[in-house]
Amino acid sequence: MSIVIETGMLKQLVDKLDRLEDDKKNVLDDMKTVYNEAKSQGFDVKTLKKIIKMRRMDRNKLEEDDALLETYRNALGV
Amino acid sequence: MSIVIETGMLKQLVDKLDRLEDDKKNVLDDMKTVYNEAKSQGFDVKTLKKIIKMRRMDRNKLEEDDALLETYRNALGV
Amino acid sequence: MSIVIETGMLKQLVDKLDRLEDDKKNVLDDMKTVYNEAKSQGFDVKTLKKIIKMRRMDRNKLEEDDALLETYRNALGV
Amino acid sequence: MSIVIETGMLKQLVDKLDRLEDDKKNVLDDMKTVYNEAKSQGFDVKTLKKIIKMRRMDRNKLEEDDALLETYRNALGV
DNA sequence: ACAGAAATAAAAATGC
DNA sequence: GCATTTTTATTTCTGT
Repeated sequence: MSIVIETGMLKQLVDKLDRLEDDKKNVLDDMKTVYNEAKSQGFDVKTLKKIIKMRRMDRNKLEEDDALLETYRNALGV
Repeated sequence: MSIVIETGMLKQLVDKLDRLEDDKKNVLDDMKTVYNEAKSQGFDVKTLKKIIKMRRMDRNKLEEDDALLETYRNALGV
Repeated sequence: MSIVIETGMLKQLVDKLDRLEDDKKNVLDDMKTVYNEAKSQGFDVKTLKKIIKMRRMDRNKLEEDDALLETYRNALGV
Repeated sequence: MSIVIETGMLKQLVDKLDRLEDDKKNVLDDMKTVYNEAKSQGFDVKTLKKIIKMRRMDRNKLEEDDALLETYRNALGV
């Protein structure tokens, strides 16, 4: 049994993922900040989160409708 | 250190959960059967599953709308 | 070219599957309830789940053993 | 009794959070893509994830160590 | 039977 | 500390 690892490629991958994790952290931190500011201005965070969630669910639903249509098309071979 | 376990209660709990697992298994098996029958009648299983999923998503959306309204009510103390 | 879809059959199928999904949901909700009650009585949910899993695995194992035994018996005409 | 809602402010908040959610989604999608590419090149995704996690933990640890050192230095006026 | 995708379950982390 | 959310792990399902 032998294992060959391309260390150059691996290093590249890990660096890229690490940078993406940084991006993610930044976005998450930003959101946290916004929610905190909102709260300190008297907004109810739980409600805000629910509003956001629903907005995005609505948008998803439209995309899902399209996807279903596409599935029909494929199933019917049209 | 001492651990006291009410074995009577525990046994009761485990039995109940075990029965619920049986129920679950039965439902899952029934679904599998229906999907297999559907397939053998020429229906596309993947499409069927997507239809079901969307139907239930639509219904969930309605419930979520109500929940959001309720959240607003609570947030406003109405 | 003409495409014929048996909507009656389809509707029937979807309704049946939808009802089965309801059943499934009910069972899952029941389990959740039981686990929550168990927790509030001081039981460790994680451990409970492991116990249930093991119980059911053991039972499956026994059934498989029996099935194998039966297969041998038939093969040998015993 | 009267209820006043600053809709302008609210709308602004929701828009901003929605955009941040988009950013988040993009980053997560990118990560998924990278992991999939890595997998198709023979890398083990689970292991990759562990490596990233460890790297970041180590870095956090170092930063915390530095912060603690700084705290001491300040306390001692060094 | 097996690879890849999807679903479910379990564990961990976060916020209140 | 409890509950919700997020992440990770395992299992299941489907098409080849």
